[in-house]
Amino acid sequence: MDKTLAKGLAVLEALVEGEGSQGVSQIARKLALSKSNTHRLLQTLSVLGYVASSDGKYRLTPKLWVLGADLISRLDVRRIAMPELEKLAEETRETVHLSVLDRDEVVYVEKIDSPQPVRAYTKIGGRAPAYCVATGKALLAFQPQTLIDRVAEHLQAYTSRTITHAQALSRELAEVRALGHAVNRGEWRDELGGIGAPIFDSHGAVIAALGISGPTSRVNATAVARFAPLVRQAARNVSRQMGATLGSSGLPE
Amino acid sequence: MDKTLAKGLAVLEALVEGEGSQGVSQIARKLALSKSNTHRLLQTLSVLGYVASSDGKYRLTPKLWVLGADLISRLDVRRIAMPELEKLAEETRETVHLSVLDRDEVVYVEKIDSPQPVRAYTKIGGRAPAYCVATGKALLAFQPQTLIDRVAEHLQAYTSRTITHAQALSRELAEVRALGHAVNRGEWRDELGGIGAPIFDSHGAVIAALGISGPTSRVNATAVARFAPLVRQAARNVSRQMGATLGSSGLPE
DNA sequence: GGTGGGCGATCCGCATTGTGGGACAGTTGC
DNA sequence: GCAACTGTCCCACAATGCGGATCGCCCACC
Repeated sequence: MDKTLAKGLAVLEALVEGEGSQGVSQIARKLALSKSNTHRLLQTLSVLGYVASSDGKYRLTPKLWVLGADLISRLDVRRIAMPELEKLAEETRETVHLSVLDRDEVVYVEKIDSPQPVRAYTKIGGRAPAYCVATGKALLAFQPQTLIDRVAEHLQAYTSRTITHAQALSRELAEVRALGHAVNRGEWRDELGGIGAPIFDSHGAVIAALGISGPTSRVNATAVARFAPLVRQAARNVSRQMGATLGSSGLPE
Repeated sequence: MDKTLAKGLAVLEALVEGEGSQGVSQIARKLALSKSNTHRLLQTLSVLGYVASSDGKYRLTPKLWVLGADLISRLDVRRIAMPELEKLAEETRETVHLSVLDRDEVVYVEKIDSPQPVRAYTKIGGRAPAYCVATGKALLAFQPQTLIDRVAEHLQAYTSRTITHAQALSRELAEVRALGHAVNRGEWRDELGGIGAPIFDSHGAVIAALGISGPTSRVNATAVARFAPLVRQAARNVSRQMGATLGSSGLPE
């Protein structure tokens, strides 16, 4: 299982974690590798353009980030969803997210911050357990049962409202499928709630979810009643447009 | 020089390039690797969580992107510069960028699009030759002479106005240092101009540049005279704040 | 000014590691 | 029913990556 590759990627990850530039010994210690091994890995990464060195310290070049940015920009959803996210942000004045599923977690791919002083705080690239947040539940609800079962085996309570029983999760997801949207009432962070809806590609597979988040004080029953249709509509609009973009790759350069 | 690592990263890059999921043989052919070798690399990447497979096809997980996003978010400049970029965008009503240098190219790390219908089109993560664009020249001007010399050896003309002589570049960079800002007059794309200024960290090293871009029709001599001080001021503000943030890592989660 | 311990860089013999050909089952297209 | 693909798996061979040892350097300690 290609240990060299694993070690090399571990070095990259170590460089991402530790900010700024780091020395060979420092990285070697963190990863429990020999100094010479680490040195060679860094040299290779340097040749490949992933890291740069100056006076013995090594730091990441933007290459890794460019690679990731490229990956996401090819993810058509993001480009297509943007206008809808903006509209939703304007309508609701809450923080708006676009999320995708990675194993059993949601990853926030895009967001627009609420203009209000008290707001949900997340960062792009951030993660959360899928079964605890609105967009996550919207995504989970349409996954194969095997994945749902796997998730249901490790339900951990983050707050008093977190779903911790497999049956409860199953019921909740059924409701999501019935309603077309998911709601989170302080299940991940005590004071944070949200509404999410799934986005489908032209084949009918779920590829992402969008939603709003805000303090539970504002995202209450009345807000859910008012905003849920807007969230569903935004997701539907994106889904519809996903089907219509076959080959259009955007503006040049 | 750790060929396995190089091959593994090549596989990742190949997966980024080719959109959607790809097969083993397909990747093997593209990289001129044996099928079994490619297969093992993909398996390793799968174990490490970088790729996921379904019915024999392989695709990237968001992990790579998350890594890159993490990297950039730790780049304090971005967070600190954001408010200044917004202010600049409002003042000039042109597209605003934040760029960093990667070897001899600028990489756009952040941008705010101009509200005007005719506007500079770039994307986050996009690249341009440093010596052809405003933020690039602002960055180059403060690099070690050895790097400048290396860049000056490969001056390629993209438009009729591109700087193609090492001496001319040297003069231009001297002017950038003297004025505190750089100007691009259709040197990269014929109809695109810009103004850029360097951002320094607390040690006085250049770490990024910010600037505005727009159609040459709008970014003319008058506009340069009016906007250059604003761009310089924005960059100065960011530089000043860079020194003031030692250890403040932002809000929790 | 000496000295010890830290650093990064480099070398080289050893064996662990990754290699590619081949075999296999499954699918697609003629 | 054949042929040409695919992805997956196995295994003997040797190329590849490994780590201990060594060197030169810089900084702290006294």
